[in-house]
Amino acid sequence: MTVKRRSVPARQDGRATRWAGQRERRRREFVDAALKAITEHGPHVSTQQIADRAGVPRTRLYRHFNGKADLAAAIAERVIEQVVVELDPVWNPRGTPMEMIELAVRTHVAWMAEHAAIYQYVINIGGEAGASAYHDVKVAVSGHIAALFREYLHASGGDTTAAEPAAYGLVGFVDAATTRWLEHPDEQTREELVRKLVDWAWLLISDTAAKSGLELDPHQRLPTPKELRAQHATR
Amino acid sequence: MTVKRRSVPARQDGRATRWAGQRERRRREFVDAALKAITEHGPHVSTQQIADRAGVPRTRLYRHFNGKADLAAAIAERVIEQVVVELDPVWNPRGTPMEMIELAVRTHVAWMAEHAAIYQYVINIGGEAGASAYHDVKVAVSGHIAALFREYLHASGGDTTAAEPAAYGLVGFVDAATTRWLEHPDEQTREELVRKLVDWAWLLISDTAAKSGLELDPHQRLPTPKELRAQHATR
DNA sequence: TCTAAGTGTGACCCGAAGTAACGCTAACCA
DNA sequence: TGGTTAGCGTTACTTCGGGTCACACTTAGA
Repeated sequence: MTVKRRSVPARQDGRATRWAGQRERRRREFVDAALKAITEHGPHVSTQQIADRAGVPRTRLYRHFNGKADLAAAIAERVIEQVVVELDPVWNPRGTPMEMIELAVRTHVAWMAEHAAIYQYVINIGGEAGASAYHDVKVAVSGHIAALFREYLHASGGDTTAAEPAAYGLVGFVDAATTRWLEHPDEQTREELVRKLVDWAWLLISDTAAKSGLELDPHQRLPTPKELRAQHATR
Repeated sequence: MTVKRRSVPARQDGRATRWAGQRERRRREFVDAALKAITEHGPHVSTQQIADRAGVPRTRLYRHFNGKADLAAAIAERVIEQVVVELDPVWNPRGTPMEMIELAVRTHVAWMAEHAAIYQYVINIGGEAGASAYHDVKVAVSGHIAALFREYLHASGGDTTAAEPAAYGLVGFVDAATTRWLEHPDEQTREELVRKLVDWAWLLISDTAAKSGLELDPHQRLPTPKELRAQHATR
């Protein structure tokens, strides 16, 4: 029996369309509440504490999240969104290499110092709850930096296999050094720490670039990969 | 009333002395079993799985450990013992700076590659179980390296506040870069990774040393701090 | 024969995550 | 106006892993 098929329904049931986007809205609200609960109670926050903060019964969380792991993943996504925005001048290079490095290091140290509980949640506890690797903040940030490195190494004919270890390593470096500093803040000021980290990062980046024939000036605007390719071709 | 006091009991009850050292023996056995259970079941090993491996009822564990956190601490201590032994040529400097750096990097990468579950347990899960910071393997290793850096920086009149961030940062660097490599082992060989890590570590160490007036030769035996102090005094 | 210290067994408790049924509310539709 | 749709709060319940405890047993020593 032939049924006439419409590409779209003529008119939809208002009882259904009334709730359009509700799931997404609720998930955002619960993530907002979760971030506050983590800040208030620490990274070992319970689902009960998150629900209390959201003003709903705990069982309601399971209507919008497929378990605590799903919620942890959503929290990590939110943090990634924020960090990616803050580091836009690094992904879409603007300014000098030194300015970009300084922004990246400061942003990382700031996140660790000013959002300690949230940072620890997404880096450790959230991961333990089972969030997939692609939600991991460290991996996201390191991946972005690695992509930038690879692009420049490739444009100057260098060894692109250095991109990943350098990027991941640098993020790990800043992370570990800052963790230590947060546990012993009297050893030096935050500015002194940042200064050292920036210097070391520059040292490593400039040396890696030099090895691929790319002489970077720390205080001159970073050339675009296109400019580099043109420059590399004329040798 | 005066009581005659003996410095030691004349003769001890054999029923008590029979069990001397038993608690320590049992703890070592249970840690041995735990390491095997972690290797077999992964870092999220349960106390039931550890007890099964030890061949005892689960409740027996609580007679020798003050909870899972205490067991995790004992496991971390065991790993620290082994790593500290393997890195003795670094703590008690023998050989050239390059040889020492290479040994440290290789040992770290080997631990991560060949004892993945144990490494992940002591770095993450074990920590989460509540083990005190001083049992943390990373802190232990980084602390050793920092002490070595501080000693040399001090002997050459340099800025000793660079010791901690450099040491902790370098361990974090190798850790993060190797974690990435383990997830994508086809990007380069382990040898290529190690080579890069050693080069970067040398770069950073030599630059930090140079800034404090200490010119290191990567392939000459590392001078002792005493030799450095004598050398520094004659300037 | 009694005692000391360790042992295995089994029962039980607790907290946290997760599931499900039920009745309610508000808006929409025929 | 009554029925329907979708989300909501309440309550009860299950599962799991960590942790505690009492009891009987074993072995050696006094």
